[in-house]
Amino acid sequence: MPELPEVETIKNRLVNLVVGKPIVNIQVLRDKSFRGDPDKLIGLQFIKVTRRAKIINFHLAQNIDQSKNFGLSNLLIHLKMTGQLIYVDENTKVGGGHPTADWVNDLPSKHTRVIIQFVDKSNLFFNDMRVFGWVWLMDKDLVEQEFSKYGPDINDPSLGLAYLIASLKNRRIPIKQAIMDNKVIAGVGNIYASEALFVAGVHPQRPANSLREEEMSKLFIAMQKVIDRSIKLGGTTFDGKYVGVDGFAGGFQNELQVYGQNNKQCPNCGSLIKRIKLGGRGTFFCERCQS
DNA sequence: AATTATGTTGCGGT
DNA sequence: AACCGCAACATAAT
Repeated sequence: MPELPEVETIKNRLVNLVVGKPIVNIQVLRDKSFRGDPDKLIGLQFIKVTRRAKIINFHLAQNIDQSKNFGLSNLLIHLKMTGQLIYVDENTKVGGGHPTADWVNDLPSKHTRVIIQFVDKSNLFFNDMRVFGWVWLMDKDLVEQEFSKYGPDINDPSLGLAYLIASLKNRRIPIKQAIMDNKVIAGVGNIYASEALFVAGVHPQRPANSLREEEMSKLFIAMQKVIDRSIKLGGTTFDGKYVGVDGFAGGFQNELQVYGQNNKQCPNCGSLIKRIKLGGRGTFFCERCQS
């Protein structure tokens, strides 16, 4: 479910909640959701939480007890389509009557796949309805191998327009599919691809290598802008699927211009937003504003 | 009741 | 290489 802004939001909040707390227990309620030996996490603690592409990277401190040091350095979590990470502190129940967050007090739910319990009795719940996501305990080499599959993050400050142009010069697939290809750039999913193409005024079906440099530049800036704005608002929530670590919704859904807006008026010109299927994914755009 | 949709990615085939 | 379609799985909506 989440794209870069949602994962970034979760990561930023988790840093302050889980770092420095020894793990006292871990429950794996669905085997497929956990890769590696969960018991080897017990006694360890996270020293840092970062994000790469749509993956959250929990950096582990080495176990002081050498006999229990297995060289496992990182716990990676990919939320895929429906993953959630919900942090519940025993003392401070969250929600407080808020309609989108009360369910947090009733975890684990039937979609909870993994529970990490910390020394202070707080719990991190990994919920994942469709079970595409994973929690993966691994060593440094595997981390590198995993991340090497991705192109640079769209919000990487060192990423430049020249890279994007070079990577797409031989690609004839529709530009929307191209910017959603993680090997080209990482972090842009179905929502933000539609939104950025609208902002840039580029039709989603244009062959990637048919964009003029100016169009490519507009699109590049639009992607960064849309992603940045969504991070500021805590991501996009609808149908309650994506939520923050406290169970609350994000705010970018209120600023969506085309995604999910089919048959509504284009905020720009008033004509009706169209919806097509592109590469198997719902795609929203304005025929008049995007060419 | 069957079909279709869903915010992701990986695979196997052309 | 690039591209395409489908697969993993669960549920809600038409």
